[in-house]
Amino acid sequence: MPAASAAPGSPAGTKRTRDAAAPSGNTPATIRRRAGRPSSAVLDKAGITAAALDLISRNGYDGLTMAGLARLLDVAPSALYNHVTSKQDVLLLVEDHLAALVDVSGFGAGSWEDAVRTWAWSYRDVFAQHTPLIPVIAVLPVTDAPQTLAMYETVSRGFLDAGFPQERIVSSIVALESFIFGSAYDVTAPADIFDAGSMAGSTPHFTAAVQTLAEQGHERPADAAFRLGLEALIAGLGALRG
Amino acid sequence: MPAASAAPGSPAGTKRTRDAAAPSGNTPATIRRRAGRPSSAVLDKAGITAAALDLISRNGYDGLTMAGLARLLDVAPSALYNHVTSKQDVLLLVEDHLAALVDVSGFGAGSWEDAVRTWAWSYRDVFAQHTPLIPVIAVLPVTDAPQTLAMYETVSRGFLDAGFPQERIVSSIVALESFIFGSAYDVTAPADIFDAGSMAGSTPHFTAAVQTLAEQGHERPADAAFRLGLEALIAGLGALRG
DNA sequence: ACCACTAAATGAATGTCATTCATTTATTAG
DNA sequence: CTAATAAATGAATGACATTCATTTAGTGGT
Repeated sequence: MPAASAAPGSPAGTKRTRDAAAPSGNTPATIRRRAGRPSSAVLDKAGITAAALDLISRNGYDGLTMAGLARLLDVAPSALYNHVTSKQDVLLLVEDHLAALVDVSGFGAGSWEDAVRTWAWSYRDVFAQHTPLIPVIAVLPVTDAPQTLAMYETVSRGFLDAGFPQERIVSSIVALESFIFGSAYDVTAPADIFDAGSMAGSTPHFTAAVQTLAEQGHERPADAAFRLGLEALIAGLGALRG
Repeated sequence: MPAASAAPGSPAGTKRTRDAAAPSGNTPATIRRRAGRPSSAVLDKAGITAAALDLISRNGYDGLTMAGLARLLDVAPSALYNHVTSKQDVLLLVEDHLAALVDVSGFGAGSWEDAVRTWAWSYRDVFAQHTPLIPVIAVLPVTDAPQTLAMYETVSRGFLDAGFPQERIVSSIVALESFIFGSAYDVTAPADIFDAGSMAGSTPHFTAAVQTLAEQGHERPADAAFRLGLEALIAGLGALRG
């Protein structure tokens, strides 16, 4: 790699020779470390994941920027790219971390029904706090997410033990998961999402139904819908066991 | 609004007096029209929606940029902001347009079960092509989306006529919708999403289940899961009618 | 001890966006 | 005829993610 041949896209005029070497100031990690060190690296995937979760918990997913991540880790933004290939990659790390928080302890313990209930509610609750990850999961090859894969293994095992025929296990899990992801969005919906406002006059049946729910519902609407759908799925899928 | 007091944040040096008035060239809409005209406006919500759909159909949601929209409409990007307040607003227009494509014709015609089946499959199919809108819908107050609201009205009416008690109608619809949105993502998932790759050894039950599905499944996996879950929901929810 | 190798960091671009703002213009209402 | 107004312009702005040439400091081999 000869330094001679100027890279195709590089600007001709301004040379990159460190003239003035930055007016001093102390840019991020100037104190803690002079430069890279093969072992005992400041940055690694675990640290990046932790920092990302920290940022998200503070300001939500809008607060998760590569620059913010770098600042929190006391490093230049470009340094992150030695450890992850893209921001999507960071999201993936976060997703896999969260998968480990989902409660699969019911499988192998009580009934299949109870195990699914525990799993589904906890799965929904975890991702309701992280809905921006849902589009990521939906397309994420499981190979890249070991914890997620581990969750699938436990759940699959539970379905098999409960008497599900092989060929229906994946479809059943996918159906439940689809419902769970969709329901995670509901949790974040504003309370007045179904308020028809000025259009209420032209939608009497819907408006009445919304009204009744608001008056009679004890649970949060999102919880009531989730319970209803989940019990239907458990009953319907469970009926197809061998 | 006196032009005297300089706006607080405006740059001091460079005045914005049209000196040179652009070297000529013909920028976008130079020919078709000199400038704004109260009526017979070039731009309106319908036109913006149509152009947005055009862009999306060409290059997907990555292709939908305010600049691209403006180019297609032969207008400066900033002109769009006279008609929509933000890009989110454009997405909303698109969403509501799509809601009108969902098939609700079954309600009022055949059985409740068949009506739900028709509605659910068509709803899923429409939004499978537009998954980036799902996060938008989830938070969108229905007031701002008349077509979407109209869909809810028809569906609510169908549930009521089928004997559903008032207080369970909205929850039932939300449960179905959650499942539909989650399932829309599945449709777009890569075929090898469940390929455990190098981790396959540590996840025998899951891997076997995936294998079996691949060998024995006739339908697309996403369709099999959707059918399974939808039938379970229809059976489970239908059982709760009065 | 030296030295070549390499992982890891820097900081200065780049390019893509959405969005804002002061102006200008053409139509329309009074 | 004139004042008001809706609608357009184009030039900034400010976030971003991402790339690249370069520098630095440990490490392993001799």
